[in-house]
Amino acid sequence: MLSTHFIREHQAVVVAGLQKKHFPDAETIVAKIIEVDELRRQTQKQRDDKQAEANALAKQIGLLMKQGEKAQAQQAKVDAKALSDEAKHLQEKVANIEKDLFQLIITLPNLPHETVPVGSDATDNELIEEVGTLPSLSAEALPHWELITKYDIIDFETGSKVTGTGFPIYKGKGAKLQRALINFFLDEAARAQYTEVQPPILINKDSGFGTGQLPDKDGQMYVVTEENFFLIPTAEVPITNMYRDAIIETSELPIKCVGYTPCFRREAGNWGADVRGLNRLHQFDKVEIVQIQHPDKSYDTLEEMRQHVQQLLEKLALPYRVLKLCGGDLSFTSALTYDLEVYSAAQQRWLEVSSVSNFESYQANRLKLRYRDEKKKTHLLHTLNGSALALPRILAALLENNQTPNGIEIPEVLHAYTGFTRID
RNA sequence: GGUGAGGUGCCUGAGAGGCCGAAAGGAGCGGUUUGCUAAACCGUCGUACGGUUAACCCCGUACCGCGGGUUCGAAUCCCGCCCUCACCA
Repeated sequence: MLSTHFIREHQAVVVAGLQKKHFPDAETIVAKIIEVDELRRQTQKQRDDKQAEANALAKQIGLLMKQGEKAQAQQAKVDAKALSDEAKHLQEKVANIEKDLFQLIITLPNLPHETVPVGSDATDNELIEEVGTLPSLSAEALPHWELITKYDIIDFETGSKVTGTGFPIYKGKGAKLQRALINFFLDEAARAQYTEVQPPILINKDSGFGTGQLPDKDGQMYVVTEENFFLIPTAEVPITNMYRDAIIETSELPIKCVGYTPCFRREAGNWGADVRGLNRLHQFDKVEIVQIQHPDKSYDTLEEMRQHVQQLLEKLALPYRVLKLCGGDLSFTSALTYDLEVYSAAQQRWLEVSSVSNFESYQANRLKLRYRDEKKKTHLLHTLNGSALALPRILAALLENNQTPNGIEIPEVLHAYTGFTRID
């Protein structure tokens, strides 16, 4: 979330940023926040002063008692009681105002970086680069949802019997290929100095809030009601939350973690066109890279992370393009996001396989994740993450683009991981 | 799930209604000194919000797992919850 300080001091910048993100009524809400914050400070001052009086008198009473001035002490007690009641009343007022202020502030999304293109939806995203040549397939080429049945490597129907729609079962070479991709992605991240972690895949409310899934995307997560846990929609949540409420020494930056986890998404309301086969699932596998970085360096880090993901796609020989999301398409918490899309030849469309984002201090402020500068003052850090990579659509593209009359050719980098070179 | 012990600053750990934002030691940081690695000594050493300030300083308030309560006054007493450890199941 945005910090009150920042909103107070950069009102115009905040309003402009929110408008670029197509946030409605930006001006009104920001004005309201500043007004409530003003009230909060006033009331806190009153509370603090009153409490200071009460504390001073309480100290007096202690001394009077020691000196045996019982009568005086009794009188002071009556006065102290009145002061402390007033302070308590003011404290309640402060608490309520803070609650109001908090409710207002968490409705605000992050501000877009200055280089984010203006625009309202995906059609306004800026094409940064396009790499590789689009394969031309024969007329008999099949989409992946037919290939998986033909070679019996992914079974949606049995998965639907076991759980429900969108929970496929990977079998035989299909399962091995999944495992190969995961290991390949993890090994590549390790080479890039990421520390591998295996986090829990259930998280609590505080973690959901920390990275911004709660309360914004409440309905998109599966809930374990008995324990009040949520199934993670991405490893970003548990990994970033490892550093909730922490002050990191500058010498330890950047923190780089990678984790493989299954991801769970209800996708409520997202089940429209173009979601056949592996294009949209309720459970899928993903390798996620996360970095925590000094604010001065976070945009260099963002580029570095993007390069890391691009290099994975190149090693897999998949044609892809990079988009910089426009204001209207940017997620709630992100300041700048690159989407990487792989071309699926049989579907003749681009599939999003990775999102690499800089959240600047938006998550860090919720997480209370800070560093100390040379003067020992604390400041918020920047958090970043990216999929490196999400499996299903990579798999879809691999199957479709690499199909031949003799079967599906496995990219060379994976041979050592799969133990086979072709699915037939 | 049950019983017992416990949760205090970066770490170890004392404090058991006012003298406590909190002893002591260690680590860290700054300095002095001794002809190396190292040791000794001195100083410093939490966070958040608010006030004040150009800034530093300074001042106020809150925080001893979390949330309530008792009291003029709570790390300390009471209640609820969470977590850790040990044993039992």
